[in-house]
Amino acid sequence: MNPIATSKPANKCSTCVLGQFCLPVGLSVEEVDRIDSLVTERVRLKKGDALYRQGDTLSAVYGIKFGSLKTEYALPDGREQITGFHLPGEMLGLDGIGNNQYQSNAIALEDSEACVVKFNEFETLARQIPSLQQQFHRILSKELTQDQRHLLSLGSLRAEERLASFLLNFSDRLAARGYSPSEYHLRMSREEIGSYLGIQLETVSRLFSRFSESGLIQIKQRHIKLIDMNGLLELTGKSSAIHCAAHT
Amino acid sequence: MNPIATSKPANKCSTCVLGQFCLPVGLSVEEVDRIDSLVTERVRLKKGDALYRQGDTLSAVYGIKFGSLKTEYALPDGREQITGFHLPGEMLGLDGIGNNQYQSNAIALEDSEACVVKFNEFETLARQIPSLQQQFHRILSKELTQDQRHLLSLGSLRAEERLASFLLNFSDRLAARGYSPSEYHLRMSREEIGSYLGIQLETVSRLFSRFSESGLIQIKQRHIKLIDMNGLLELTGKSSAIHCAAHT
DNA sequence: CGAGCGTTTGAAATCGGTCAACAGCAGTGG
DNA sequence: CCACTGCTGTTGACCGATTTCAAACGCTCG
Repeated sequence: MNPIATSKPANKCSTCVLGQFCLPVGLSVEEVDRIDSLVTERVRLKKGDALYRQGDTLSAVYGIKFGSLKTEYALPDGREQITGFHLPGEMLGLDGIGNNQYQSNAIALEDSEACVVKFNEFETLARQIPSLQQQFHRILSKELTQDQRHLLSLGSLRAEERLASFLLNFSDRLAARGYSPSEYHLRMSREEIGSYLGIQLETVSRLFSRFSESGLIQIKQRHIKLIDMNGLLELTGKSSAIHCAAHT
Repeated sequence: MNPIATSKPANKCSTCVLGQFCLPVGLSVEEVDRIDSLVTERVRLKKGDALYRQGDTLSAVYGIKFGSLKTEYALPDGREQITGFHLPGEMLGLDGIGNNQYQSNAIALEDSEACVVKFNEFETLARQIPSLQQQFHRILSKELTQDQRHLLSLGSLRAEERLASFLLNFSDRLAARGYSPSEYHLRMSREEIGSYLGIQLETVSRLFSRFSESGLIQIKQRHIKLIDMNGLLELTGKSSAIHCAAHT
């Protein structure tokens, strides 16, 4: 299935509730109008559709309007690593800027929509609007930080710690978007979670069962409720920070 | 030990052989001059010195002039993950742009020097010189791609595959800088390699011994010679790509 | 209602981790 | 010049977390 391009004059950045997560952070009304005129096109994706694929020539980067996507990085021998799950307001396609080709596949986990940001035009606008330029740099940098945290998880944490911090990370990001931090729907399969965390799907399943028995979570299919968020936090190695904070 | 700031009017970007890896890519003579006037300060580091530390306020990003550094990301419980080893021409400190604080420690693996790029002034210049802006975006994006490859390694490869691709990655990067791709000095300990690859130092040591017995490498202390680069490549999962390429 | 996928659970196998001893080399100071 | 000390690296033996293989279960959707 190929993505379907749509052009709705409605649905502008200026009225988008996701502006706070996306490019328009810190812009004046007049500046946001200029972004509006840049981002005229949107792409609708059905579950399983690719927003872009490894090797495609980059012409645009994307902002997620609604829905969720995964990005995955494939090895020629067929193995692949899911490098991220992405929520509304996040930017996609940034890894393609380096050599004008997307380095990963971006696949919709559910019906989704993305705003198309023509990259050439965007760069031009970013030179004219300092706070847009700065916001873009911040976005790229935060992406790096996110990846580094992910590296820490894969390199230094045990399976149960990885899963716990995964659940809490999702909780934070959903909360920031106004959803419940303690109860949400996982849009990805156990296998996809496992790929993201560098463990097998069976291990993910076993850990969910274990967490559930320990009273940390309730899980039914892909619907999850975090019961004891402090308990989960203690598993992640971040607990000592909280502990310190509580004592100061 | 704290880094020592130096200010040498010599040693300009315009004459730096690393320009091809660094910011000045694709700039005119006149444009490089403007970078020269921006990058007036350099920092000398002795082995073990920190260029910056997690939590320091960001005022500059850095270009490595000579030497090598590691970046590491720490958990409050003391565990830490080395997220990268960095060679001359590469930029450091980019992860601090997101919220104006460096997210990692950057530590010199040997006596090194870094060029200081005041970030505010740099952003201003980048708005005025399109190809500088574009080069900076490319650098950030390639950093993302590098991290994604690292994630693939930690998430999907077995220990021996990780080490093999680590050795080949270094080989490539050294070759690009004019050094021998098949023989080089490892500036980091077995423990640091292990941290980077998400395995224990004993495993690194055993694998070096195994590779050596198999005739893939020769290693004495930290001096390594890659004997059978194809053999190493076959371990990484990338072999099939080469194979395909050879048949087309 | 049946097919097919996703998920759970069990049992066996294994890769890599942990613990421990030792070797090698570098720097220090007598 | 040679102990002495300490750090880094190597190697062995054992252990255990996670993987692998296998079977059964239960949604979901045609």
